Amino acid sequence: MPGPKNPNSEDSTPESEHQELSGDRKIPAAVIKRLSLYTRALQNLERNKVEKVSSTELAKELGLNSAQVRKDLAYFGQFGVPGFGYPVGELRKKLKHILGTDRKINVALIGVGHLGKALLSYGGFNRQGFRMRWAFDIEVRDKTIGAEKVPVYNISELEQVVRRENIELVILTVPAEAAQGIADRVVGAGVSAILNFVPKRIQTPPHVKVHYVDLAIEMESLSFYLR
Amino acid sequence: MPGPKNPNSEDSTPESEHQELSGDRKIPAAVIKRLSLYTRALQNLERNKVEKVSSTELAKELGLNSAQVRKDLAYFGQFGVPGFGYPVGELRKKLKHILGTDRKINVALIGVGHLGKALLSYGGFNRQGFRMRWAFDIEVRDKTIGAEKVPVYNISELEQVVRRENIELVILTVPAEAAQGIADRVVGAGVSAILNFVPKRIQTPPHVKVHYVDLAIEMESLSFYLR
DNA sequence: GTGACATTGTGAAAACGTTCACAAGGTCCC
DNA sequence: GGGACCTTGTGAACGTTTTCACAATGTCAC
Ligand SMILES: NC(=O)c1ccc[n+]([C@@H]2O[C@H](COP(=O)([O-])OP(=O)(O)OC[C@H]3O[C@@H](n4cnc5c(N)ncnc54)[C@H](O)[C@@H]3O)[C@@H](O)[C@H]2O)c1
Ligand SMILES: NC(=O)c1ccc[n+]([C@@H]2O[C@H](COP(=O)([O-])OP(=O)(O)OC[C@H]3O[C@@H](n4cnc5c(N)ncnc54)[C@H](O)[C@@H]3O)[C@@H](O)[C@H]2O)c1
Repeated sequence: MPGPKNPNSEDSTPESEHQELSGDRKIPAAVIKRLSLYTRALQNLERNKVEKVSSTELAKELGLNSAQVRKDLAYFGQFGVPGFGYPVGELRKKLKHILGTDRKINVALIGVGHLGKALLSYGGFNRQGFRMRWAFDIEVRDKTIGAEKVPVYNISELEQVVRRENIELVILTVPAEAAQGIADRVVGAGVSAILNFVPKRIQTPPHVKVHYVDLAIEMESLSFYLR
Repeated sequence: MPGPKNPNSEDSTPESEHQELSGDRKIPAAVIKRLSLYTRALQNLERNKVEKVSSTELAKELGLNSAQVRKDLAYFGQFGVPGFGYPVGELRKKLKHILGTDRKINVALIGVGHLGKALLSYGGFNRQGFRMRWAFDIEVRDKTIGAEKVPVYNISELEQVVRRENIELVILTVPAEAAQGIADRVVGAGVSAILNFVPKRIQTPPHVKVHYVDLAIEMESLSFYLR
């Protein structure tokens, strides 16, 4: 048989009780973040025409322990081949499917200030499974932003556009005072994932997932280690 | 005696064995990050003329457990007063001292692109204990950036300026290919703290602390939770 | 084919971080 | 000044995450 055995063609184990994507027992949040890290590393390998990779190699590249890499992947199935490693392209595809970035997710950014403009001008997200094509501000200074000409809507149109365009994820880059109010509105319009750059904790219902990017905290905690 | 007892005026306990800042046993990184969170919450309270706060109140504001707040603070000494809580202004000052943000830390940003410009234009850092007044790029398109007119130097001047201006912390916003090379250079010039926005792990000697801000990973891991 | 080799997947152990629960100790009203 | 009340600081319990270590399993060269 040529090439490594594809661990998922046919069924290998009698009872295929791997919980796939549905039925997942609780996956630690840290595992999910590393999944995303693995995906990126695999993408780089693929670009360099590397076809297999071992947990040890992946771990080294990312500064992790190889057992951790194996354990993380084992949450989702048996992707590796003993004595061989992991097939790069295949694993990448599977991880993207698990993360849900093999489909396009519609993203809106709210608060087109300094930071908001920088994020809108960044092509990276659109390449990576996101469609970041809507921006909102309380004051529309430019009709569109960046080379991709993302239109800027008045914040009064928020709910309407979010519903119409099926926006699932929102990036918040508004002033601190506005954050909670905007969060309430987007959640009301059906959004259940928020990436919050505002240095203020927002209250949301349990089904809404909020990730914080807090630059001040990163800086200050670095300061601590300067002796 | 009017006002709450200041737990640090004179010595209260027979043996003042609190390890203060020096002699610190290992403090978990997560504790340091929360310290920074506490500082910000205390600043807000102070602005509103609140003079005392309990661990329960702080915890609620930040979405934490009150025992955790107390335990975090207890790493650094006895700041609270039983039956009263913590004196806001005083605790804020002490935490800033512990974090090292009660002095100004010189910060340089390298890679004046979309993201770099946004960060340079953000006044927040300069208000918070940092002096972010140096920028570097391989190609100097503007002499200065933002309202604060941060000068942009050619990257060839990196080592010279870092040494001369005693720059201690560097923010990296260059393309992925350039990150390791630049990291090597700034470390060689004496920098020991790096905030890396580049989605690529960099290798540094053990005394150098690197924090990563990885926006793609935040987005992708949010995607996972969209069912 | 066969056997030496490589690497996985995973229980068990270790390390780490969070929460509980309560004695100790200050507050502050009467 | 006294006593009811609050809130701290912290051991111990608990839960989570990481690392170790190795049997199981597939590879690959001959
Ligand atoms: N710029 C940075 O580098 C940086 C760094 C760390 C944190 N942040 C945080 O990110 C947020 C934005 O920062 P910034 O520097 O881009 O600020 P900014 O003032 O440049 O941008 C804020 C934008 O939000 C808009 N806005 C205000 N109220 C609004 C509302 N109710 N609805 C919609 N839009 C509204 C404003 O018109 C403005 O365009 C702030 O909370 C800031 O603390 C920024
Ligand atoms: N813009 C974003 O929103 C965003 C989001 C996530 C990650 N990032 C990451 O941040 C980094 C910067 O992103 P960007 O969008 O600002 O890119 P950009 O291309 O706009 O900016 C990069 C800047 O670095 C400069 N540069 C290139 N090589 C250099 C060198 N050797 N020394 C000094 N300067 C050099 C370039 O001249 C340019 O000005 C990238 O690694 C990107 O992946 C950016």
